[in-house]
Amino acid sequence: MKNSMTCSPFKSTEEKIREAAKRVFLEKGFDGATSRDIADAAGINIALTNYYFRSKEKLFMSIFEEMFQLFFNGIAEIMNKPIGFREKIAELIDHDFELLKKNPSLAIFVMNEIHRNPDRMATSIEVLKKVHHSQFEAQLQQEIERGAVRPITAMHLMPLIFCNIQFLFMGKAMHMKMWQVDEVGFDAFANKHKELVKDLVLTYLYEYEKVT
Amino acid sequence: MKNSMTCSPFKSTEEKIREAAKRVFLEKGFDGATSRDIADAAGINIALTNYYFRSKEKLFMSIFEEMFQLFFNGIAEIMNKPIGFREKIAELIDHDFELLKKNPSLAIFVMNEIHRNPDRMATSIEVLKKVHHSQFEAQLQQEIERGAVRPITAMHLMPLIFCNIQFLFMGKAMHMKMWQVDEVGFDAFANKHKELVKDLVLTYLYEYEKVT
DNA sequence: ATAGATTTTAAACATTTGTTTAAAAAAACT
DNA sequence: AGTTTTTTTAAACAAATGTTTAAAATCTAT
Repeated sequence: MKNSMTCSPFKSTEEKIREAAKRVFLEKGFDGATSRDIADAAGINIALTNYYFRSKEKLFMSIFEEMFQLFFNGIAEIMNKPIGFREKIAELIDHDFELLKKNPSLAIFVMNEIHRNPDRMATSIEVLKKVHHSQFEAQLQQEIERGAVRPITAMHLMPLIFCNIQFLFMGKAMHMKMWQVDEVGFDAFANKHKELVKDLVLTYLYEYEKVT
Repeated sequence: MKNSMTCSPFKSTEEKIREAAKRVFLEKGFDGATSRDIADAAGINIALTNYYFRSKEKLFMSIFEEMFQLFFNGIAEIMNKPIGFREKIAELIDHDFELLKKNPSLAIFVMNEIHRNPDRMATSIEVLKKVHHSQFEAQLQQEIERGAVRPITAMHLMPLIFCNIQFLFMGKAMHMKMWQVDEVGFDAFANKHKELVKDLVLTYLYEYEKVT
């Protein structure tokens, strides 16, 4: 139970397993990944996965919860930042984009595992509530009341902000096939699309027929 | 090799297997579904799945291709309809919504299986090209040239149209948990959100500062 | 250095997996 | 009727799966 949170090049066995499991689970999902896949990716004996994590399910939940936090924690933090609403939305989109650029399978992984077994969210509700009860909703209400932003609920606005970016990476393979572009072509498209989405959302929110 | 396309209440064994496989694969994915799951769901002996479809992989591909067609064929048809561009976009959104309302797991299923194994798309490229080479792109270009629609490529516009609806159903479980609503509450939200998305896309496209 | 605890290993375990076999049942045909 | 073909069944198959065991290796402390 030592050396569990360092960044030294000498990783503990537990860390090696976690990192391998992260890679394998993200790529293949819970059902598609085997204990031996993970042991091989970590370069360790199979028995060690159960020695450190008791079972495949426990190891998976450990990874899933980390990914779920990664998915929502950054969002919750930005939502509570003391910055303007317009800038906040732009930053949320930029952040989501960078996060998924670094972890292209994150969105489809989280969505799929939740879809297959919604109970897996049970242990991670707090971070969802953190998003729900952030400054974001109150700030939106203020913007609406002063007539700057078109009337809309946070429940409707949040999906508009995130779905475009997440769909971009979930549908990456399909996009490349459909438009016959390679990795480089997709990256160029993705960057342009991100800016387009920012423009789309902000234009829709801020430029509307004010009825006073 | 008879009775393969009737709607009679007496289904052939092959049909029973297909329908069961459709349900099980959509619910659990390829990796999560077992041959015995499908046989049980169909109420038939295990050996029959291989008697009619040779292997689990072949049975899966048969179902996957059908779902992939279902996913894109309706879209391609609407894109080639001789109607106005504005109405076309509205109809595309309505159609996607109704399709996913009937098959809530369709979007996550197709996206996930493609993500896990992009080669599965290989046999279904034609329908992708059908979408690509539809009337939609030319019509968009006309609208842009006459100054009615903001300059944008079809490659950027199509995701805007579909991602919102598809994300809605892919994230259904998460939405219900986050906003503490039940099935009924979600349906009400979904209906409102669909109209919002139509308004969002059409407003963005048609109401902009024309520079002549 | 030695004893004790911890970590790692190879091997085995019982299930489950996709698939096949060979016989039985049903259907189709003469 | 009887014969042949098609469909269905129960049983078995090898391979793969998650997990455990018991011994070996390594580390920790006296």
